[in-house]
Amino acid sequence: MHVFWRRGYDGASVEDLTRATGLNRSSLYAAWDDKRGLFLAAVERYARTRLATVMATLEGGGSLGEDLAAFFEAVADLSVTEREAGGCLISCALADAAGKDATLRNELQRRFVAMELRLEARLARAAAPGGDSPATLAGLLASTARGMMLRARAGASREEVLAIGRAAARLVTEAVERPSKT
Amino acid sequence: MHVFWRRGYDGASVEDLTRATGLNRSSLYAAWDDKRGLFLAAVERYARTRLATVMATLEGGGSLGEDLAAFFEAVADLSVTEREAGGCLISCALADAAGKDATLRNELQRRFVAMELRLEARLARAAAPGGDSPATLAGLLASTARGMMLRARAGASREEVLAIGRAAARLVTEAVERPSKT
DNA sequence: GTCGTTTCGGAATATTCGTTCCAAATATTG
DNA sequence: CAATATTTGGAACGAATATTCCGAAACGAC
Repeated sequence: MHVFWRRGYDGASVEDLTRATGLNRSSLYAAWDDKRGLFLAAVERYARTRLATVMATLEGGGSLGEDLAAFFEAVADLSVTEREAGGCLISCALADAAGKDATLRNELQRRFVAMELRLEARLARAAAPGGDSPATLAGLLASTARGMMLRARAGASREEVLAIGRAAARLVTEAVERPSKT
Repeated sequence: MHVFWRRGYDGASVEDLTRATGLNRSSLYAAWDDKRGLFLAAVERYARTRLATVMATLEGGGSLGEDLAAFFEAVADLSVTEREAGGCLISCALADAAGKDATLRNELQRRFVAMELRLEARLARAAAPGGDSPATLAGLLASTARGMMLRARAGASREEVLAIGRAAARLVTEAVERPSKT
């Protein structure tokens, strides 16, 4: 997983992957069919480990504002781990690889939608009627989180990224709790 | 430019590039030194043409809310041109390529900072004291725009992306005009 | 210990890529 | 027209890639 994370899909050679997994070439091709299969497995593990801790913040039991603040703090943390490449395995490596392969593009969409649905569900629990729909606000939160990941990849520090996240959490919370427009 | 846009940095073969530019291999290597030089030239042209129209919306002469709405409308438009790959040459192709090369990583940072400074300048013209700093809000707007680009790459329609942008424009405008916290 | 099965390491293959080179074609200049 | 410079198309090169293959080593069961 870390090899793909650091170097991206194309950048990770099978040579690197055998060294990192401990498995040798033959076993690797036996376990997954090809490099793409291994990559998808890495994405799955990334989602189950790293992203799960991010998403878990949404069920933190606090108010919407508290949960969103915790969410973006987790995003900021994740954005600066694996510093050498920076960013998110999905928003960077998978988003890149999506350009060449329909399977990977579908995977990217699946992962994006999954996150947005989680956010939407959390928002729906707190939404007052009127204002933007939970779906739109969930898309906004998810887009912001992904933009933060990209920004970290371009060299922003945890603090800079975190400031953005805190602002997003506050603005969206206010929008939900006191919608201003029809 | 379009070849890199559609296929990304690695995905674009020199073969494709000669066909697209009309120039042949030799002339191409004479004009720029190598593939990376040509790519940087493509990024420059992309910034001077496509991004310039996006950034110009910020000097539209309207209120902050109107200008930001126009800004995100331009972002949404850009996110769905070159449909085959989708997204933004900088947020997708350059952000990807940044993983392998320090020069490209610096270029990504330069481009990101440039956009944020433009946004910050526009916000500063309208900011009431208190609340989040124009720099942070500019980072938020830029991150959102980049997230929208990524989302379009994963298959979202212009309308879905636009809804996110409209929400972001409204929320930030309200935050600037009537800051709620200290 | 010996056989059968599974793992291992690395050589071999075929393809693709960026880049260089060269000779023919074309344009430019006197 | 002749001489020289520039551009062109494509072959050639070297490095890197994903994938396949095969003999050897390791291991477990009896």
